[in-house]
Amino acid sequence: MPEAPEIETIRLGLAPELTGRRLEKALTRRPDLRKPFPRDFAERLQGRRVEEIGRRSKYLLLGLSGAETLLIHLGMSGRLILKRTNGPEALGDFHHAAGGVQAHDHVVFWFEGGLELTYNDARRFGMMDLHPTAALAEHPALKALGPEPMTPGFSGVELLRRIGGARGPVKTLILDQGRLAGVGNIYACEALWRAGISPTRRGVDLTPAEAEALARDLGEVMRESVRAGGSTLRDYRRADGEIGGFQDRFAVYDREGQACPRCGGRVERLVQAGRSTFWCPGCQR
DNA sequence: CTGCACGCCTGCCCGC
DNA sequence: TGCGGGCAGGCGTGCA
Repeated sequence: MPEAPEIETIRLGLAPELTGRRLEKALTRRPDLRKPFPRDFAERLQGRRVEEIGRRSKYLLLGLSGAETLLIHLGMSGRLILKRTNGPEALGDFHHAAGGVQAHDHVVFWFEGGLELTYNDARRFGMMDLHPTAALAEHPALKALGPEPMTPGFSGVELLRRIGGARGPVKTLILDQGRLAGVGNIYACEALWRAGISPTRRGVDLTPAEAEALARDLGEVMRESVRAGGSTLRDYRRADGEIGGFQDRFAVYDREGQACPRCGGRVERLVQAGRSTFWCPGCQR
């Protein structure tokens, strides 16, 4: 679901509200998401203060007092929704949660000052973990991630270093989180369209100029999406519950059979490594 | 090593 | 209206 721009949008929404606040109580309603919550998860979180909120790839990183970081991944359908609580009686009680308990509300965090953060995830492909902040880079989910295309300065040289030698199709390669971090199916398709590169081209066949264009367009399309509040297709919501706006600007994603905005040709769908690829054969070579 | 199929889980949409 | 199949912003495993 959410790719790096959606997680970044959530981060930008949460940071001014939660930074510096004490987490008064946390509650889980089931033992696991994609994997079990860490041992004594809710108890270990209680009383910690949020020192900073960061992001790496599609992971939201809540740096907490006590030298540990809470890692949150939203999988395909995870949401983090921040609300004002219904008052002290709501604390620690799902049934007094603001707006009532919704289906698939799996975790609630109550913060000082009357803020309630709910994690909802129908498919439960998400994960949460708690890890020493000093060793964050060694966390199994983070240690093998590639560079972030949204970072200013990300270049074609860097991109070629990551995918240049590979014989697989470029679409599949840029989705590989060990090569590039944070790119998902939407932005892979959109960036390849912007760069005019066919998704079936082999990494090894990309020219330096094409790599430069793709590096630039990956960064541009993802930063544009953050400015629009991310892309909402089904589940994704910003932290304030509003939907994103970038889905209205898709050139090819989820637009099979419609006209390419650049050449007027028909957008086509193909399947690569089990995932849909949307592209325009008229202007992607 | 690499690329790919599959499973994880629920919901929604479409066609019959 | 009901039901089955296909599909979905991700990722880890296991296989050839």
